[in-house]
Amino acid sequence: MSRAETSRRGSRPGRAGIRDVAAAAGVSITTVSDALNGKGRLPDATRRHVREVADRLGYRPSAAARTLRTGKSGLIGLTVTTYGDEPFTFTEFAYFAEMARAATSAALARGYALVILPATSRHDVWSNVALDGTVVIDPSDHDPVVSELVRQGLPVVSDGRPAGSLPVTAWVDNDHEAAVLGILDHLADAGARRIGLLTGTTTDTYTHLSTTAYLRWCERVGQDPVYEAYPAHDPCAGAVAADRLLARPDRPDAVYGLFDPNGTDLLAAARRYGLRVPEDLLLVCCSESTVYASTEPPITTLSLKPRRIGTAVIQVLIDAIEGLHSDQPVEQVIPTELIVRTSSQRRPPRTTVSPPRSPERE
Amino acid sequence: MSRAETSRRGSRPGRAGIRDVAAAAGVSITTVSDALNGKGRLPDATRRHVREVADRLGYRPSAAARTLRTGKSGLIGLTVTTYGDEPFTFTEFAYFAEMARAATSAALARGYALVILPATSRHDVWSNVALDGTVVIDPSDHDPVVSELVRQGLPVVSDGRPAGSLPVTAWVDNDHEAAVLGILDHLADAGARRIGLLTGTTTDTYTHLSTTAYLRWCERVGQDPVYEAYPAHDPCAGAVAADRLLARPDRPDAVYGLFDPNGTDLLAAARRYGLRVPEDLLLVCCSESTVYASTEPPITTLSLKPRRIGTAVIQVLIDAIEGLHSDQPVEQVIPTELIVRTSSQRRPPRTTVSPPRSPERE
DNA sequence: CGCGTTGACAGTCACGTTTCTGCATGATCA
DNA sequence: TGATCATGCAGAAACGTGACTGTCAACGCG
Repeated sequence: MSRAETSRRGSRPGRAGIRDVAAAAGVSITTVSDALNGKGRLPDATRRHVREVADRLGYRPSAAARTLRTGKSGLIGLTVTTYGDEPFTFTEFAYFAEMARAATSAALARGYALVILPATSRHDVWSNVALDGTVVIDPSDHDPVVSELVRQGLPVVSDGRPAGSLPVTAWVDNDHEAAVLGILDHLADAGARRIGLLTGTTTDTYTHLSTTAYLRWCERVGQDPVYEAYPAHDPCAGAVAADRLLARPDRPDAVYGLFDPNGTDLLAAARRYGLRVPEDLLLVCCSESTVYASTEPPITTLSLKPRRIGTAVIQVLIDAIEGLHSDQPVEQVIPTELIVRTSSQRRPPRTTVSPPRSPERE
Repeated sequence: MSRAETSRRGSRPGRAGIRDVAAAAGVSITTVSDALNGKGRLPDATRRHVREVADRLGYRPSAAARTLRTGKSGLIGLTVTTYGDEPFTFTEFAYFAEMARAATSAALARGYALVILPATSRHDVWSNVALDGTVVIDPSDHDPVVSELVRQGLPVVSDGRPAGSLPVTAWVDNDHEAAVLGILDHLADAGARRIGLLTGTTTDTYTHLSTTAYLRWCERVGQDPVYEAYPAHDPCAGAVAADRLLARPDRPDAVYGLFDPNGTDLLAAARRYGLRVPEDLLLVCCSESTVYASTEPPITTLSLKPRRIGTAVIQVLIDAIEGLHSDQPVEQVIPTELIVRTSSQRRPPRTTVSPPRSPERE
């Protein structure tokens, strides 16, 4: 009787606790826990009986209590560096969306869920959620949040090489230098004499590595660098920079744009100056968007394979969380893919009538 | 001595508990809790002292313990209906991204964080995370997850009118019927004689309401409906459907596309058939993407205002969680915005040279 | 001077699990 | 037949926090 009273005192009458299940099944709490978690040594009959009673009562174990007891929450933080007030970065939006999607999927398959946690958030929100580990996208030089997390002993895996001496557990990234060099060679092969670059003013490693690779390539082949840099988080500045690049007296006859919207911006600017693509201007931009398959003309894009990156990041992180000695290296490089379309080929492949675009799956 | 031993037994040596703070500050656990949470009656001197000691030890209260004790986790689930294996829906991608971004921001401002939880996920993942409430984007007819959550007493707010008798706590949506009617009138005003529709085969309320509004409009003005429906989650099917729509013998002279990629698909199809936009074909599509500002020609789009919706959904949900009697109605309608560009105007506004696009901020 | 009041803290229980230890009971074996 | 052992389960101790209750001194007041 006092037992029933005790169990009734619990938080919500709607939620049944493990005690209620134990009482209803006529067994002890231990037996219920063991039966539901597949532990201990119980005959199958008892196991089935307990499970059935639990189902009948609609019993759901309290995640908070389990987390408190086991120290594992099954939650992984997902952080993106922010540039303005918004918690996500504006640019590379399709990239982020794809990457987050793959990461969510991969985490889910291993029983984890993702928590969106902007880097700018106040400390109290960060400490208010129990995390088993964190994914950081493009961390800035000396991210205080990352240091704090590492100091607490949490595994942190970053998408993108950490700048400076950021003490992340592991990272996954593309070989951005090789990608840029590949594109420049591709454009040169297509007949480009002077290749321009549309780049960013931010200090992240992606922008930095890509730009220096471009500069070194220029030096090697003896071309004067022709580039415009703009704050990548401002969608308006990109259009202006594209226009400026094509308005220069030393106008390039080929351009590579580092950011997603650069393709349409450059295309619009080319039209304004009466430049035909690809006859007068070769175009490539880094993007995950499928719209470039059906622009006029279709634009060659560099895919950073965000799905592979998102998946890899999660696998490495969960391996670290669960203490598995992964045979994967803690620094993983994912290859990029150049999707060649009309905009970077002087001789259009077959016909100017583009067929309905293909699925373009991974 | 046994005290020190006890406190040392705690999980990780790196993490200090409230006991360690109490011991180091020479006060009791109660005093530490009260001092840090601003409760009880303590002199400011003690409060400051405790806070300082806590900072020095790098004390972070355990989120799990706090959640267990208070029953509040500060976590909000974010669910999207899924069509394939992937946890997000492919279509309306920019919409989802913007909406999620605004929701994250709004939740953060009130001290909550968002957990990404696909509707298809197994039950165990759902019950493994302690949620204070859930946001559901475009729930399907009889979503079992939603019913389960409501049965547990959790507040559930949906983005989009719930279909059928889904027992959500509240919902936020656009007036899709009014939006479609407005677009059709807009196109008719621009001189359209036969307006076609590119719609989806899915059963969500957005597709349903929009399509019936179109059919009723056709009936009212005495036009034969001309539409193609395709599975909206398939990016390839959209291009095919756009092509089929323009290949019909009763080819429309204006088209409204319900989904984000329809604009570029229709534009590509129009080029294949030698149709000039807007002279031979008027075009409008529903999209949040800024690429339509710099296509050739720029395409008129309908914005569903995902930022306003995401913010509203979170506000309503958190009000419900915290038991605030919101003076807002539990059913909130957010107005849409038609961004008129060249593709839906028979007389181009001023010049065919489009200036760099404007920020287009909310 | 005695009594109620108030400030400033300390002790202790409870949140709902998991898990370690331990006690019966029947089976096995020397 | 008595000692050993595996089996099936119960009890109770944590996990770290928040909140209630209790204690002790100082103080004002009749």
